[in-house]
Amino acid sequence: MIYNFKEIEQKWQAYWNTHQVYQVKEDEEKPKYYVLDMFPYPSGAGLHVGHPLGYIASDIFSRFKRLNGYNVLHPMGYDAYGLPAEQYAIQTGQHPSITTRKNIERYREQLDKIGFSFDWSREVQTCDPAYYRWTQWAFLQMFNSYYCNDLQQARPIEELIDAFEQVGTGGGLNVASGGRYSFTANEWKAMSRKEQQEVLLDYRIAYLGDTMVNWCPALGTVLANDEVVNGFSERGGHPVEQKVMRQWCLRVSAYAQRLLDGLNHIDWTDSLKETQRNWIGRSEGVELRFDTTKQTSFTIFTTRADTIFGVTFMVLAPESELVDTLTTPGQRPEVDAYLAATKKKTERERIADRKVTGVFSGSYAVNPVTQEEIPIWISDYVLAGYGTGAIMAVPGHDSRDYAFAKHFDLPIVPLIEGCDISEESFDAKEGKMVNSPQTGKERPGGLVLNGLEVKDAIAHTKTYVEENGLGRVKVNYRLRDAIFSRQRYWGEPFPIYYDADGMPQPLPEENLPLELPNVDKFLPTQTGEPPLGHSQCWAWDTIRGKVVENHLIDNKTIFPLELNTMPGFAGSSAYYLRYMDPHNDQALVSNQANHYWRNVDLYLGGTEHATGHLIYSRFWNKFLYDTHIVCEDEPFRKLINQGMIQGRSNFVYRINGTQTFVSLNLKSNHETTPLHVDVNIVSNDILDIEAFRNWNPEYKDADFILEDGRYVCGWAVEKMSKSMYNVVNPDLIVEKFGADTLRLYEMFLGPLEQSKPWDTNGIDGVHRFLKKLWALFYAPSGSRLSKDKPTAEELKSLHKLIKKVTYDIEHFSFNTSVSAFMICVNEQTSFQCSKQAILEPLIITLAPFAPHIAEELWHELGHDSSICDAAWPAHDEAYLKEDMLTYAVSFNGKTRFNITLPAETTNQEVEQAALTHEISIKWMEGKPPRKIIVVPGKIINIVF
RNA sequence: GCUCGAAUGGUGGAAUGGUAGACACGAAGGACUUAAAAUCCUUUGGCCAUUGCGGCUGUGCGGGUUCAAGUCCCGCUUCGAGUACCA
Repeated sequence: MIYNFKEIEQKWQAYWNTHQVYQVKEDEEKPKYYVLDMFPYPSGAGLHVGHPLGYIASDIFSRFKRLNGYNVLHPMGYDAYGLPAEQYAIQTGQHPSITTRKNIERYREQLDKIGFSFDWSREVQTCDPAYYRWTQWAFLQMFNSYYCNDLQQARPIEELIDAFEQVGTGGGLNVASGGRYSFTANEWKAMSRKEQQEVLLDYRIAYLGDTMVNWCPALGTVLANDEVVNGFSERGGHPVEQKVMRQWCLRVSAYAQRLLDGLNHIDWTDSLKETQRNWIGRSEGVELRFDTTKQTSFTIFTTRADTIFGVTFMVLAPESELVDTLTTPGQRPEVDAYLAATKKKTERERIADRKVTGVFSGSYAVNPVTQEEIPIWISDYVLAGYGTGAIMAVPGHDSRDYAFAKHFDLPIVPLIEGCDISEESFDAKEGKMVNSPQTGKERPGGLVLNGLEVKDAIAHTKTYVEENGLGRVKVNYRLRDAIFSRQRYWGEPFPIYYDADGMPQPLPEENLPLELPNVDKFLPTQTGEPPLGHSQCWAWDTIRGKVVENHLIDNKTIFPLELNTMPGFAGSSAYYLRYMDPHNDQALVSNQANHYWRNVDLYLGGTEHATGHLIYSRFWNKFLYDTHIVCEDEPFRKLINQGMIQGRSNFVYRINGTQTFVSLNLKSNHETTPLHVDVNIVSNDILDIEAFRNWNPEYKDADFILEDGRYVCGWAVEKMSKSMYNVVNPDLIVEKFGADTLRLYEMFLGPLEQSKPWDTNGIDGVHRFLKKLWALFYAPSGSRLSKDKPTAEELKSLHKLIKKVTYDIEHFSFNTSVSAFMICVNEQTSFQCSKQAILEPLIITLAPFAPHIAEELWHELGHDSSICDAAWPAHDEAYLKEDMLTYAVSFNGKTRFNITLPAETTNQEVEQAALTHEISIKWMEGKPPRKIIVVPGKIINIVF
């Protein structure tokens, strides 16, 4: 009997399906384990072999956990909202929902062929109203919450309103906000309803705020940085400007410290944690207040308070509100010209050309320590979004300030002993301080830093600043609030309407979901509104609690709805919670389901989400934790990043000006041009010449210069993409070798977390292994199973395997497990007798890797139920004991010979045996050894 | 620039500080076959010796710790990933 993988795989996939083998329910009797893959965006191109890598690994782990008695939740779904479907719709007019549905079907078909143990009854799709109802719901919770810094927790907005009514913003209120308001209780009460609403927006966790965006007036939309080239839109070439726009934002920054602290308690790789730490960008420093010659003062943030004596100018970001107040009439024209020029530049351009630009405001600030007057400049190297949008410039010890000072010929003062600042600034935080001035103008008990190490000088200055009321110690974070609006169609609508005052109002929860209306155009409207403006039914009737036609808007009971939609990360931020309880129409997740499944034990996905999805969903989860919707503070306990699968492109070499192609190793004799050739018509770098002639009509009459009768192609590792003809479709591999071979081979390719090119060259070896395994069960004539008792040797081979594979799966070292299987099957083959008692545990351990063949053989062994319900075998050390141990004997670390001794020989006896050996006696020449090291079963090192 | 990671045969890659190169691919030779495919066996880091069954050398480079280093420490080189006027 031959190994007919096609028949076997279809048979068992159908069996698993009809018996609902992978459906899982909460079961208090069993420990839970939650294994999650990052759900895919269903793109039009379908899956390539890179996608299943992580899915296979997580599937192996899930099946392993299940065999070990865990109740495993292993779901799958689709991140179905996204730009490609919308762009396709703009080009073709086809509605994104149609494209998306088609793509999902294709994905499902491809996934099904690989034999995953997903519980499809829990599938979620982010574009399904029953799903995004809870995305909208969570948004409303954020809208109705503020963040209390003292409690480090989100709280209901009503509590804040109460506080405003009692004490206003005074009374030690410590909450996260945009910091725009300060008022008393009476002032609050005196405000109009609209004013109060406006104030509250500055405190809500989901808020409407003014942020800087790339705005393209001609296209009527916000553009991402990469959609802007040299100040013009990539599509259409229309001018793009920097513009402040009112956008929905999430106050992620309020959670910065908790997001940072949480990293210490989760099992992620150090590099990923480091990436998030950098992204959050905590920096400790001080906020210093500077008075100015214009009767106002402003605050700057610095981590180098110790350099206060080296401040020779101040710089404001062009977008800073201070620019207007601090510009003198004389400098006004020059400043306005500068602002106009910077406004045209995108943030990307600013960074790209790095030319030093700036303009003097005309005003001066007063150094709070020395009372010196220092000029205030405006320059775009200072960012409005970080700190206070203003800095104290210390050209001696900051390279950016240095470049600016050199360009505008401003003074540069060195503050560290022996530093050379003639060519560049001295940025290092080390050395002894000098040059603390003694002008006589200092405050009493003046600040003198001379002689202190930088670190101590910083601490000293901090104390001085606080004691003298010049400012305060402050921690700043780089993490900014997430902009949550998109001027797109294909996303979740906001459950928000605008009242008669134009203020945003939440829809009642019971009216959710607010379904995405149908439109037939996907570009902005004539009046520049987002695509939802095309809908004729996009007004909210507050009486009936439903969507009605636009023309009925009366701003009394019928109001306009929000036209923006939510960004891609909205739907993916809490999907792992929905899998716990996917059909619940009363809650995002029931308490009972959430307390059972708690959080994700193992999360698999790519590193590309390190600063996006993985920050947002941690934030989202922490918010839900604060509001007692979920019981765990962190969503993903352990995270593994699978490496990227790159493409391995193949090349043919055309002799210039001809239709003749020369084989790789002969090409140096000719002038050639390398051309990409479809990797699917190349096998082990040998070109299928017939297939090549048929591949492209252009090559129909191609000639070849062969080596050894074959055409050898060149190769290179590149990104997997259509244009390089190196995309390998998993369906083709399944077709040719079967799903089990694909699964094993993807694991065998190398360490899971490492990026590696897809290279089909080794797949034969893995396929051969499965055939050998098959041959243990079946001779050409029929079954060859024997009920005989296994020998010690056979048992040892088996238990070595179980031990290794158990260890490897727990450590995600799947490539070496595959090798272990190969070794064991080779050994069992050489024993020439197929013992049932050996093969049964063997295929259970193989089942996570190659479930189809394992299931087939499991039934061949006489079992009626699925191998998924078997129990993972334990290895027995007793079988692994050696009778004889071989020692490598070395002199002074150099190996000389081996001796084999019974396993139970004591260390002393081993030493004696080594020393009495003929060669040792010669070597010693009467000298006694200084030291003898015996590593049992490994090595005896004799040191003279 | 900063942060993190990596570097081992022709190739993918193994190796709790303990005989480097497991396992697999490829290659070479052989068996079976009319032939091919499939299958099986042998060899395969380099150099030297192969009727002396062995010797030397070897994990990017230079040092160090250790009886013993691919592995630990210090200093480089190269490559990859992420991030970047963050004060």
